[in-house]
Amino acid sequence: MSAPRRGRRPGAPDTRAAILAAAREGFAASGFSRTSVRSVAATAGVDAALVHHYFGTKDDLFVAALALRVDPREALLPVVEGGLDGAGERLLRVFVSVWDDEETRLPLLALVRGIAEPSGQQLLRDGVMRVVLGPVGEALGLDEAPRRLSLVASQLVGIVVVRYLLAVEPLASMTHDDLVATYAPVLQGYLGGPLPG
Amino acid sequence: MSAPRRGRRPGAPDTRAAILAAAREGFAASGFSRTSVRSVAATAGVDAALVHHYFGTKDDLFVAALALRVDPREALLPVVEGGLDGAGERLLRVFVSVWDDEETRLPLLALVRGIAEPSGQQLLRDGVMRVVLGPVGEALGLDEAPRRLSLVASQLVGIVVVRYLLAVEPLASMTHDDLVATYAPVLQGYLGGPLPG
DNA sequence: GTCTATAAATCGATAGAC
DNA sequence: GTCTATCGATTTATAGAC
Repeated sequence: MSAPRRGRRPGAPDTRAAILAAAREGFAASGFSRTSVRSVAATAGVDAALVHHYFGTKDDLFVAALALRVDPREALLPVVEGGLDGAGERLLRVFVSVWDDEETRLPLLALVRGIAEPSGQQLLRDGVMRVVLGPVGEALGLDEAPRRLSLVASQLVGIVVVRYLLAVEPLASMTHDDLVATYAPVLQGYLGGPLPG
Repeated sequence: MSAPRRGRRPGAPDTRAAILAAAREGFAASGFSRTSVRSVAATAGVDAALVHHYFGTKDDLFVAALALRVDPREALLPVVEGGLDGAGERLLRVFVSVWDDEETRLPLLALVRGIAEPSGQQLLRDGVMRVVLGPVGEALGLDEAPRRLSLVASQLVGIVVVRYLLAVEPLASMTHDDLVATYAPVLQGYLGGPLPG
């Protein structure tokens, strides 16, 4: 048994928050690849090693900077594990489960609303393509992955805007099952179907 | 009885056009909320009250600003005239011709950037569903028109955001023909294919 | 002019001292 | 909790061969 702790905890000052703020600023301004861990550390006034100490890898830092309640990489595991067959449907199931949960939807909507400004656009691009779809395409071993994934993105982003942001009926009220049944063949075609050209 | 009017008419010189140009410039550069009626008036070199006199509310001004080159009902005629068969492809051809023309794209992008705020959302909803897709569904005599049209909207809006706003590659650089070939079957399915439920 | 080889700089990440 | 030192990989730039 440990004695009840008194006074100031060993915990961090505001260093962690400073790093997070610096990361958000950097990622928003310059995008993921052009924002180095070192530059984040410099902005926060700390050493680069501290960034890793608090947040792990650079990917982890980015996810933390987005302030999401779910770790996309974890949520997308079931999508990837089943292989290409039925990946469209599984992707949609994860998609609606995340977006229909208010706890996760609200931070994501905040991200989407940043679409008006260049920094928000950069964040969205990296968030959607790099953190969410990129790993999926890699794990599925897609051919022409960038092309296919940008098609998938175009449909998913459209659903986000029309269903969750603009709340256009009747799409906004469609059940999970109907939504999955409607879009699964389309996404499956984008992921694995023939491509023109 | 009023005496016959003499001298200079109350009518406008080119003031109306000047206001419209100023509005277009402001909305395209800064979006709806950050473009004040006062700033539009100032750019046009007139009084703010004149803006309201010519165009009514700020929303009206916005709509007028983006209704410049193309009349949606006119542009969509070829889509509607051919009937349901091939309507997806014809809709896409009109879509890309409008969005790949900078003259029409810039004001439309200003509209899209308004999705961050409720007023902009309302304008976008009306713009997409009532002005563009609504008449199409009506003329084609679609069954379950609202449902089908919200599906079509979800894909078109997604293309707008990913290709024209975020400029995600390779979708952003895809040729007209490839884009049409890719999305036409999907839109055709939304318009005329089977629906779950 | 084009391609290859190599040098220099930068980056992500880890281990260990204080 | 914080920093120094450092490894291994990637990228960028330069030089030289053909």
